[in-house]
Amino acid sequence: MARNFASSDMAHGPIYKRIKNQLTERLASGEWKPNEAIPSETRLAQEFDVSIGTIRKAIDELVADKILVRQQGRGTFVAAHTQDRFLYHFFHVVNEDGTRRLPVTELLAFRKERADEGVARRLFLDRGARVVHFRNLLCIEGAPVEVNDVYLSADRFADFTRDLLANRPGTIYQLYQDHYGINVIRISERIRSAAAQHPEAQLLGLPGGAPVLAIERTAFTYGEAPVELRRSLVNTEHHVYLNEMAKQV
Amino acid sequence: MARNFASSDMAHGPIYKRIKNQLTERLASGEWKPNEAIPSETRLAQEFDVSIGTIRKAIDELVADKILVRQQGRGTFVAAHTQDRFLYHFFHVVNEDGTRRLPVTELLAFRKERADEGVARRLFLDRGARVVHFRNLLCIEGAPVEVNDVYLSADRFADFTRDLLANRPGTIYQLYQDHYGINVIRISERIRSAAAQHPEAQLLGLPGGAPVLAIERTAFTYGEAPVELRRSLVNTEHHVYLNEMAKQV
DNA sequence: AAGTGGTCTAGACCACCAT
DNA sequence: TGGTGGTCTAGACCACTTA
Repeated sequence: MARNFASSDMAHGPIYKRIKNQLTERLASGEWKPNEAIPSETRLAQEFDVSIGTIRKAIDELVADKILVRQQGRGTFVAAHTQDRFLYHFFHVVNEDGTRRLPVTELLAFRKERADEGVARRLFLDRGARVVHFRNLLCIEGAPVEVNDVYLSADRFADFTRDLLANRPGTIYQLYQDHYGINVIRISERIRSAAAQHPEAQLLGLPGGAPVLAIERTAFTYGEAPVELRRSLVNTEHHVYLNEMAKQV
Repeated sequence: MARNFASSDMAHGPIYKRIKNQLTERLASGEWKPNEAIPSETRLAQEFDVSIGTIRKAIDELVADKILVRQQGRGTFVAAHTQDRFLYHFFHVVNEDGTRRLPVTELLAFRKERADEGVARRLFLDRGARVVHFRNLLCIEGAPVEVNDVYLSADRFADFTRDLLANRPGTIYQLYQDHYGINVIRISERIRSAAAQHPEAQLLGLPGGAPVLAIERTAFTYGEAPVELRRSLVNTEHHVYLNEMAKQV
């Protein structure tokens, strides 16, 4: 013992950073699934042959990233999405007065197709790769507010069926998590204003040419790997897209 | 010397939490000003009579909260808003391809007036209260992209002049910080889609009725006190509003 | 060279949970 | 009772900045 080295004994960077990366990789590989416990700090310290303090520092950062959750006396677990923790997290469309209501989803279309240029680029796929594509209509208190076109890699989401989508209990991201062990941890949205056209305008109960929000969202899992592309049109006549930010990162 | 207590020797909660609170209070009292160094970890450890590791843990959290900034070899400093650290934080309009460019601001109008219903509600003022109102045009690479109408309480921002605004070096929030000691720490934005009308459409180089983003932003300081109301119209023909969210809170 | 933050260790005891 | 995470210590050496 008493190795007392500060920076490394291989590769580069601090040990705890490399341990963090290795843990992230094992998370991404599916070795530990959402809501499962990872090995105890003591065991990891033995496995990596470092002090417990170093393991704790690696885990500290993963906890800060909301990738792991500690529970004193029980263990450290893989963070998972729940209805509450999730829906209101990445779903930002609320009533005009700021109150939140649960949206009701209606599946309008479902098919497998080939990725065009735009879809392929966002999902890091080759053009022409097989993708699952479905369209949703979201209504809040009976009023249509959002049309979603969702694209997934057919490879990654093998055996993805219309039934799976229709009969799920929770959010779509819970479906990815529970059926495919894919945990969405980051989202990037690009928002523009557009004029609604024929079919979508009607779905949203708007006249042709009415202004709507056009949102292109990419969802990522561990290691910045894209999971889902979603293109949404939002009717903001009686709803708003609410974005709150604290001084952070 | 080996006191080895875990929770406390007075009050409640872990020592590092109480040290964090005390440091925060001394920060708030103005004992250390933005960009000044706080005492070294060694000195603080002596002062509080705890191990350096405990001080580090307290400072770790303040750094995570972006209240302090560490610089190896130099010291630990009180975080301040700077051009970089700030502008790109609450300013989300970027080029179509995702690249960020510094916007150029042009002051179009400046006057003091009475708060109408909407302004008063957002700023927690009485209707008719005196407010500062100014209008900005933001251009990115020469192209007009955003018109801002900004409202401030004339009471809180006493002696706020056109010159102050025109001759400031950094961002507007730096101005609030440096001249009024008001630190914006949270922002809430309500985004809708709208059709641009006469004067604003022209300013943005758009035909009347063109779809634009209409953003109503409220900026808050400590204690959820509203500081500024800003109404923006954004031309998204060649720019997008980029919103990135990690799994958080 | 002196001082600062950055990393790491080895071991102590506490608080909490399951059994 | 045994295992887990939570806090704290005392001291080592590294990396960086300043003078």
